[in-house]
Amino acid sequence: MIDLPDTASPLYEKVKDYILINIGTGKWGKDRKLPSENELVVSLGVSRMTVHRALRELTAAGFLIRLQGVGTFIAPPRPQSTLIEINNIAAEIVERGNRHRSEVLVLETIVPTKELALSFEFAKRTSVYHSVVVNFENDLPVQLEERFVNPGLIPDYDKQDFTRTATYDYLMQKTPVTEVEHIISAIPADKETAQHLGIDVGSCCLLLHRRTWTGAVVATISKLTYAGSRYSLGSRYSPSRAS
Amino acid sequence: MIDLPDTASPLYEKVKDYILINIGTGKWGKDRKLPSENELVVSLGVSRMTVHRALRELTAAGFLIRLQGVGTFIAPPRPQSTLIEINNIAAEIVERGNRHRSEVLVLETIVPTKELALSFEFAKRTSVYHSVVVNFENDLPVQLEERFVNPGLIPDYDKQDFTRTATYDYLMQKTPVTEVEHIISAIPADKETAQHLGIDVGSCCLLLHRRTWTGAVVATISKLTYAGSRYSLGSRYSPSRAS
DNA sequence: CAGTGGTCTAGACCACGAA
DNA sequence: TCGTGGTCTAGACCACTGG
Repeated sequence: MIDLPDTASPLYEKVKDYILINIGTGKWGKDRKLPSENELVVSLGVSRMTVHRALRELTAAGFLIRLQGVGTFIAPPRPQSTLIEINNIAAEIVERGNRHRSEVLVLETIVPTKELALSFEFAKRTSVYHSVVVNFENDLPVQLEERFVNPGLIPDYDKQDFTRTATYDYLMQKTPVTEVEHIISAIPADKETAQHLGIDVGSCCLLLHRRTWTGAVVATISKLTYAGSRYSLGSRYSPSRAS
Repeated sequence: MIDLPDTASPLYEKVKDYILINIGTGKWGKDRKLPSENELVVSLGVSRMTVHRALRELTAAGFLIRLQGVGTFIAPPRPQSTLIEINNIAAEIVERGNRHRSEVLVLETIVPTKELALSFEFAKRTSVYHSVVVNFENDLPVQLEERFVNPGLIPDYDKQDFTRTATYDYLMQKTPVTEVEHIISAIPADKETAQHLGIDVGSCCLLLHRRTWTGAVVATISKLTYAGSRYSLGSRYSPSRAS
């Protein structure tokens, strides 16, 4: 019998979170098949209607695929959506026909500052992964990428070779993103940023601050700095009636 | 007792159809209030869970608004979506509990430059409306707003008093937006911008360039400049996996 | 207080797919 | 045939709103 968190949210939301986290941590392994509704009823101690609602909503949201008479499976990786893709810089660069290269400046495990722990919505100061990477487009540095990563959801982040795989790709592969927050601002480059991006101190940069969630859990916190003169963020989309 | 169609679809789908049709034909008239769940249970002869599911799904799809303890209502025409609303600066300011004020610097009709005509995808150099407005939050200038407006879609734009109505509101009221393009960059303030925003020349600004379409026709082109130190653009949303 | 929507359960029947 | 997901019911308790 598995315990669900004792929060105020409805049971079916807890079940959804439980499932999302277990998708993220790879619990349902190689064939990506979930336990049946009846098994979840027993192991979670909730009624089948509740399990069913959780599974139905995750299916509607695209995380699962269900086949009557067969079972429930984790959906294949994510098609990108408007706001997400502004962040897969490696893919963007390649798509423009240019050459992409990364340089890893930092890749470590740290104990977060109080403020950072707060951003992660951690109760305790659990340690997190920390990386700093510079992304180049044709040998011109365009983006400075600092990330803090929740090791509970994305294990072994510190053991990857991010000159070969983009951080973005590793993260996407490891855990599904259910929510994204972006804050965009314009700031002058400080000395360190200027040095890494090869621009003058004080020149304009775009700062994209971003948090991603898997269920109710913060998965990553990223600070992406773009050389203002070399980069803009674009998006085009059709507003739909559905929220 | 009302009869639902005798098709193969699930009951809750029939209930949804029944409700949608009655929204369309205006059956729930001027206050746009639907019967309660229990009333529908009686009049349709189905269980409350089934009625509830139909109502919940229509709510998720944006057709209904439900208030616990109050009732179920037909949703107002066009709910705003994430990317749109980052532009309704007047509403944002008021929502934060601050005072909003606009100053109209320019409101005129011009013949577009070749480049501008190209952005509008005009074949000929049809004249367009042009406005420049400064938006204040508590008497502090936060946004410089330059717009070019297609007079074919938004008539009499040049005759409005934009110290009373926000440009955004007038545009939204006049034409539905079917597509939006955003390009965000960071630039140093030029002399004129610096003066209008009350900042130093060369200090960092966020530049949001935006085009909106109504069908295949470009409706507006806007250039929104934010004082970098006073403003950031934020968004939070749940990616739907639907492409 | 009564009425609303929000959630949850236990149990039932069905359609489908694989062995 | 058996296990899967899909639907539906009757009844219950809760939180919230309004008078």
